[in-house]
Amino acid sequence: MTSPIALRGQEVRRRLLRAAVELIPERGWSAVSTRLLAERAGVTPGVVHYHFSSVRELLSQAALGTMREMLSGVHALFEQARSATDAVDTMLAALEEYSGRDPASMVFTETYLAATRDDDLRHAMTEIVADFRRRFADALARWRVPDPAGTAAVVAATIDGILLHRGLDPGLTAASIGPVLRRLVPDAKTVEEDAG
Amino acid sequence: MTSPIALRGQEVRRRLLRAAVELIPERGWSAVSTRLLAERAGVTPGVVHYHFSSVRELLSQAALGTMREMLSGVHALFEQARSATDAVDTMLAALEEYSGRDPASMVFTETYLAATRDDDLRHAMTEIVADFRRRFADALARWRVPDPAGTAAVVAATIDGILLHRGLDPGLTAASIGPVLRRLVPDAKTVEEDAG
DNA sequence: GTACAGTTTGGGCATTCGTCCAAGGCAATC
DNA sequence: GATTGCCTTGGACGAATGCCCAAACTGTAC
Repeated sequence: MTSPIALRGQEVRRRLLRAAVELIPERGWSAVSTRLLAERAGVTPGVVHYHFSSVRELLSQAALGTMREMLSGVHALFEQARSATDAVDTMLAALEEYSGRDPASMVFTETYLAATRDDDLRHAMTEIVADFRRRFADALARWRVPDPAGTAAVVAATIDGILLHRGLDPGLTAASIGPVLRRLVPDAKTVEEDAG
Repeated sequence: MTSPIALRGQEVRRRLLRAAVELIPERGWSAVSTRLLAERAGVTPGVVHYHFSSVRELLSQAALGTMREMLSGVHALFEQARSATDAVDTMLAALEEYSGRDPASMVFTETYLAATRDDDLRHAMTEIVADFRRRFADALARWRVPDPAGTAAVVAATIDGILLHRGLDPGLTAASIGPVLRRLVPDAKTVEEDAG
């Protein structure tokens, strides 16, 4: 089961998943093909359907894996934050690494759309997003932010929206949206310093 | 130029554009094909490349047209609103008509993604979104909302994000997000009534 | 050595893709 | 009638699609 050649198979499997994560943003979910994946992973086309039952299956596993991985990093940020505004700031700082046109952020949006056409994918993704919102809401509740569930839902949606818009307008930086977003999490003494 | 047969040509052209708006959400941007468009529009495949130079061109024109049309409706709402919260409420009410899995809202997201892979499309779309944000920011400035440009940017992104998430969670209604979103546009006397 | 399980190869299958084009249809002008 | 312009037809082209499979390969166990 852990024979050297079985291990090499696992490695090829991983390479295919990585190729999928690269190609989904590059070409668009429905334009990622068997041969494209094989070429990017450095294998022959036949091997794709050996490791995965279908291209659809490969794309779903790749996308869900990346999303879970990325969000688990964000979860860690919640635990360390000392206040609601601190949490939002930290999250904005983390968000700064994504341009809206990079693989990571585009995989999210592509998967949202693919999920509307694939029941299995939608259910898996619903769970991931719900889990994220639940954790975020719990953190907000700890800091006595009013309506934590609603706030978490809006902030989560805003983050994805920002990524979407940033692809068109790179000027949408944390610095420009931070002051506005902080209004969503009214701390005891949140000061408005905006220009106006 | 306005001969009966030329008019019928225009009508076919319109039908093709409408078919594109339907199929982009149904199949995904990169999976809309010549024959699919022709069938949905009730014409032969050949006619597609008579009216449009390419499928890409047809999809772009269809998507940009719908977006301009929808946003012009929202622009009208700004003019009638009597306060910032009023504007947000009206916009939320309008947003309520879109489930996140209907053609109209999905065309937006699909086009955002397609725009990252098509320079012409991206430039056209950048202009549309910038125009929307500019009008919105102007309205917010009139009502003395602090940082109108930043607020408009965030609200615009949030709207798209809400649509994206609503496809997964239909419980994301105006009623549940309204109170939170209103925090973004601090009127003189905005009252927090959230449960907590 | 032989047997074996896991992996890879390379080509084959029917189907679909975007685009093009010669031929035909139709209504108005001469 | 013939001619002109716009639109439509139906089929063709090479290329790409997802999926499949017999055969070859690779390293381990006997």
